[in-house]
Amino acid sequence: MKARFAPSPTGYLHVGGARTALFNWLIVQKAKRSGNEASFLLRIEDTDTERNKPEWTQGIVDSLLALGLNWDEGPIFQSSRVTKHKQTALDLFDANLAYWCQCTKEDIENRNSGKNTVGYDRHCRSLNLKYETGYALRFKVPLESATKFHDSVRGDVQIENTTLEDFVLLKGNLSPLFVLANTVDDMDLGVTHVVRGEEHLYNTFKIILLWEAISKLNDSNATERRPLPTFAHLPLLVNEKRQKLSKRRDKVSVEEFFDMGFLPEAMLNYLALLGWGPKNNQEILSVDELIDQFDLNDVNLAPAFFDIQKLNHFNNIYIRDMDIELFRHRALDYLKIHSGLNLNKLSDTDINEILELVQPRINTLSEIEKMIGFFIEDEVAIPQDLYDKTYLDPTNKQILLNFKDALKDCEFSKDELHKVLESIGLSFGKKLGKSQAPIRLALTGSNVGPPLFESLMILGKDKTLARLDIVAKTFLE
RNA sequence: GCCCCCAUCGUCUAGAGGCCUAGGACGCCACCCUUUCAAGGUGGUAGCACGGGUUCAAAUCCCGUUGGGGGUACCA
Repeated sequence: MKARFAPSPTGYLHVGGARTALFNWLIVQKAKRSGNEASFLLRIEDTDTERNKPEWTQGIVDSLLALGLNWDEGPIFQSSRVTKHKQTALDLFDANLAYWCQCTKEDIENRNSGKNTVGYDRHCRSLNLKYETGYALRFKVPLESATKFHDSVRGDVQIENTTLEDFVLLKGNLSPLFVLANTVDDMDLGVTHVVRGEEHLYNTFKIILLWEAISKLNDSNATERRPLPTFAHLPLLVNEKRQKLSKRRDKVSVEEFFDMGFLPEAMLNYLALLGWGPKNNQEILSVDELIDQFDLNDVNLAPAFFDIQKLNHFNNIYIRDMDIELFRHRALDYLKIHSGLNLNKLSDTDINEILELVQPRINTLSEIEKMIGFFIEDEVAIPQDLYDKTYLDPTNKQILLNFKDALKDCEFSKDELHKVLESIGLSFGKKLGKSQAPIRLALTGSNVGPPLFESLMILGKDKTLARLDIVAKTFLE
């Protein structure tokens, strides 16, 4: 079997495309696992020269690789095959299965206006026109009977052929259009499984008719008479308004999610659960388990909303469960590119300890920066509202002052400081949870963050005292 | 308009006629734990769109209604 992912490089890889790629990839891996010959093909559909840009191709390739969706064949560029596309179209004309059309867009619109019809009216179908510059080649859709196929996720679908328009194969400049190029390539490249978004359902009827027509062309050529692939149309991914995710309207590129500090493995896992779920309801699945359990027949039919909150949850789990060494590596890589922190100011040991403290308390890698900034910055800024909330309470002031004094003589160790602060707090009737607040704020500029005493150890006695001093002085004003 | 597709908590889903008083997860709320936060624990919130059939029995099958989506390009 052979499945393919066939994006057009008109933008970043978006989450819907990534899921399509994933499902294709999964069925290929599954086939391989059960000992069948199977191949995953990457084909770049760059026939729309006006909208395609080479840099998008690179972005798509990078994103796929980051997700671990490696391919066995390709990337094949559709643009490299236009000669073949054209020739096939011309052959169809010779076989009287296609015709030249002189109608402009305006002609068609004019004829349709006032009437309740849309689309091409087969005006030139019976005109037997010879080619002239600017003419488009249209496919002669058979006007009798219906076209039907079995969709692996949707079951049997069909359409009356008369409701299909005579679609264009070659544009006026003779460049091939999607349906033609797609069909010819899937045929030539031996694609057996076409898994794509539901927006292509309607195209599939055209593709089937075209496939059959091309098959009839060269009856002597066995390679042209390939059986139709198995089709599967996945439910669309929609935004909160329940509309198809669009690159223009919605921020949905996987690259962007990586920039926001989401892990590819979390993304992959989450994507798999959009439109599909394993029988046992398990949500966190390894790639291996995914391959094992995934089945196109179990894919849902209704559109799915891409919920970043749930992605967040998945990301949190993947970060927490990550081997600490791997986490350090990934976090550092991320921070180097996406943060303004000067990590050189910290020793390697400190960085290691800090990241260990941070790992269990973040959802995305982007949260690290604001959580550890106080280790690096020379001075911490205390937001006014937090200052007021904390230090307008005289008890908190006193706790800070007492702690500062106690610090001078006591042993500067995690356990000792813990004991000291706890007893100071208790003398004011406050539990440690409460009494650490004024200290935390003075040292970190925030009321939340990594564990306090561990942080103090990394900060060191001098900085700790200095920061407490700064706040203490403000009490005198 | 026409064609096609779809319909279980707010969201993602489990559910293939009796196991459903509909299960899990995210979110939200409460409590517990706790060195703040996070994590964890316990409990709670909330759903089979509606109406007809079929059947001893329907979330599950059929029809209709309503609602949603996709397509309707010399884009892909």
